[in-house]
Amino acid sequence: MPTLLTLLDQAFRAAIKQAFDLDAEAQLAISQNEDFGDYQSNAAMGLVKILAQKTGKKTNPRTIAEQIKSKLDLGAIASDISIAGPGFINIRLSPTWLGKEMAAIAQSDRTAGRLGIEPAQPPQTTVVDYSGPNIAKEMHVGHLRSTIIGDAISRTLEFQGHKIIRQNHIGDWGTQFGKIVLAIWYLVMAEQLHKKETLATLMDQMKSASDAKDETLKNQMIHSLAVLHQQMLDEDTNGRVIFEPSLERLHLELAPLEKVYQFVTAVTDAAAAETELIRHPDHRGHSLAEMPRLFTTFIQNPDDEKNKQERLAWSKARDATLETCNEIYSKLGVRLTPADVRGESSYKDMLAQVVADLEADGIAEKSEGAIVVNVTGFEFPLIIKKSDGSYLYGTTDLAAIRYRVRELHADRIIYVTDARQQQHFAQVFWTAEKAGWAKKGTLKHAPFGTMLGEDNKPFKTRSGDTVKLKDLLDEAEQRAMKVVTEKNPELPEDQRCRIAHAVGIGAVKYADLSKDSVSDYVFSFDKMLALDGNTAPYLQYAHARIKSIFRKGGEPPPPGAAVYLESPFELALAKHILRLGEVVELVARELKPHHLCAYLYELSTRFSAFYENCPVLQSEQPLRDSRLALCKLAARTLELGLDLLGIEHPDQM
RNA sequence: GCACCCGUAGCUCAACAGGACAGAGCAGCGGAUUUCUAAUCCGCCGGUUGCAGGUUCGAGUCCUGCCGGGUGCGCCA
Repeated sequence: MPTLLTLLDQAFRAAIKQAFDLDAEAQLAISQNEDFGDYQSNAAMGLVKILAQKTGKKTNPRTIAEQIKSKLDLGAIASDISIAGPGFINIRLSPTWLGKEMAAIAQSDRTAGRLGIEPAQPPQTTVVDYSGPNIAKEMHVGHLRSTIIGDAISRTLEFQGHKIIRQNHIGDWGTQFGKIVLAIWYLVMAEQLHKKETLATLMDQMKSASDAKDETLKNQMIHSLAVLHQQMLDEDTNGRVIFEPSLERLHLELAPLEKVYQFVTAVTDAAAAETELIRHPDHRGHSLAEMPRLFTTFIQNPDDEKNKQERLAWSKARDATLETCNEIYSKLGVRLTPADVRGESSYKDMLAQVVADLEADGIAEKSEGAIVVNVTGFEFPLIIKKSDGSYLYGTTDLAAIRYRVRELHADRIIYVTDARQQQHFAQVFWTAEKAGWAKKGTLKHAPFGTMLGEDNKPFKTRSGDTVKLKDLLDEAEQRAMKVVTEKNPELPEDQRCRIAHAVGIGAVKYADLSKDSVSDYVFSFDKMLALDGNTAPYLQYAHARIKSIFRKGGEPPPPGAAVYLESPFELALAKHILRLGEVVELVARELKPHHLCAYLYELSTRFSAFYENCPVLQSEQPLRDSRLALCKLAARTLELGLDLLGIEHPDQM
C-alpha cells in the first residue's frame, strides 16, 4: 500500500481540483503538535494568492479551507477533519481504520516482509561510492563516517527496490606510490640483512625528534638512514639478489608497513633529505628525498617486465590493506566485499582519453602548461592534467563517472565523502554534466562533517595521533561487555560476548548515524553507550523487551488477529508504526539516515510507554491477541529499521 | 582576499523542499517497582534560534549585511 502521506496528498489534490478547478500542491505535513491532529494540509493559505489572480478578488483562507473540506473524501481514514488557525486543515486518524490497517500490515509482512511498504517505482540503478580507504594505511576514524553512512544509505535504497552497486574507490594510485614501495624495500632489506633493530631505533628516534621539533636530532637520523640505505643498496643493487626473492615469500602485514611508510614520508619531506646523496652504479647520485620518485616508474609503465618488483610490492601492499579493511567491515557488519573494490588504479588507462575528449569538446583548455577546466562560478579551475603530464584525482573521478554511467549503467551516483570535498565534487559534477556524461541532478554528494573529540577538536589520541578504527571498535565492545556483565551476570559468556558486540558496535554506528551528517559531530563513548536517551542500546533494549514477551507468552498472535486501539498508548504506537514508509522515503530523498534514527527512537519510547501501561500476556482475549499483534509489529518495525541502519538487534540483552 | 559549511536550552542534538506555542535526550530537582527485562516509566526546571535588516498571511528555515567557528582555494588525495 502507498504511504498514508501519499494517500492523503492525493485526496487533498482531488478536493482542491474539484473545489477550484486547480492543480495545486496539497502542502501536506505531519502535525508537529498532536493536539491539533495527526496530519495537516497547509494549502488554503497559499491558495489565497492563486485564487485572487484567477478571480480578481481575495478570499479568506478559512473559507478556502471550508471549501476544500467539503469536497474532501477520506473514506474511513479520518475520525475528525477540522479547520484551525488561519486555515490549517487538521486530520485525525480513525482508531478503527488504524486497527484494520495494523492487521493488514501484519498480514502482508508475513508474506513479503516489507511491513506493507511498496518498492519505489521505477527502480533505479544507483552507484554508492563510500568508505574509500587508502593503501598502506590503516582505516582511522575519518573513514568511519563514510563507511557507516554509505552503508546505511545503500541498505535503505536497496530496500526501496533500487539496484545498488557499491563502489569502494580505494586510494591505490598516485604519488604516494613510490614511498610505499620504498617502505617495503626498507622493511624487507632490513629483515634480510639483520638490520631490523637499527631501522626500528631510527624510526623511534625520528618520531621523538619530530614530536620534540628537535631539528638537529632529526638531521642526524636522516643522515644515519642515508648510511643504512647505502649499505643495504650495496648488498643488492638491482634488487634481484635479495629483495625480489624475499618479497615473493613475504606475507606483508599492514601495521608495520604503515609505520615505515609514515617514516619514509617524514624523512623525504624533510629538507635535510635533499642533501644526503645515495650512490648507485647505474645512476648519478640521487638524494634521499628523490628515492621515492625512482620507484614511481611503475606508475607510467605498470606492465613493463622491468617493473616486476614494483608491481609485486604494490600488490602486496594492496592485499595487506584490503585484508585489514575486510576485517573491519565484517566487524562493523558493513556490506562491502572485495568485489566492490574498484580503486583509482582501475581507471588509469582511461585518463588520457578523458582529457582528450574534454579538450576536443572545448570544455578543457591549456593553461600554464597544465590542462584545466574552468568551472563557472569558481575562481580556480579544475586541473585534470599537470604540466609534467601526470593526472590528478579529479581526472580519476571523471573517468569513474563515465565508467559508472556507461559500463555500470548508473542512473545516479552518490558520493559519501567528507564535506571538505564539496567544492571538488561541485567542479567534477559540473564538468561531467557539461560533457554530457551524466544527466543533471544524477550526481549527488552526501557530505559529512568532521568527527570531533570531547574537547571539540578533531578526534585524536591523547598523544595527538589519529585513532585507529580497530582500537576504537575494540574499546566500544569492551565497554559494552562490562555493562552486559553488570546487568546480566547469569548469561553464559559467549552470549554476553555476542550481545556486547551488537551493543558496542551498534552504539558507535548509531551515534554517528543519528546526527545530521553535514555538521561536525562530537564522539563520546559515555554518551553513545548510555542506556537511556537516543542511543542504540535503548532501541535494542526496547526490542529485547518485546522479544521477551514472546518468550514468556509462547505463541505469536494468530494470523489475521484483529487489532483494537482503545488506549492512547496503543493508538500512539500504531500511528507511529504506520509511518515507517514515509520515513524511508525521507531518508532516501535527503540521503540522511538520522531521520530513521529519530523515528526508531520515537517508536521505542512509544513502545516503552505502551509496555508500562498496557499489560499484554495478562489481558483477556481478544485484547491479548490484539496487543500481541501490536508487539509483533513493533518488533518487526524495529528490526527492519535497524537492518536498514546496519545495526544488530539481539533477542535478549 | 575569495568561496563553501556551520551557529538552536548549561551539554549533545531535532525541527521531513517556509507553517500553529521551536522539540528530545543528558545533566539538575521530584516521583513510580506484589504485574510481561527498572538497561524502564511519569512529572518539574531550562530559549531574544549569533546580531541587524528585508521578503512573506506566516521565517530557526529564503535574501542582504555584520559577528563568531570550521573548511577549501592550479599542478597532494
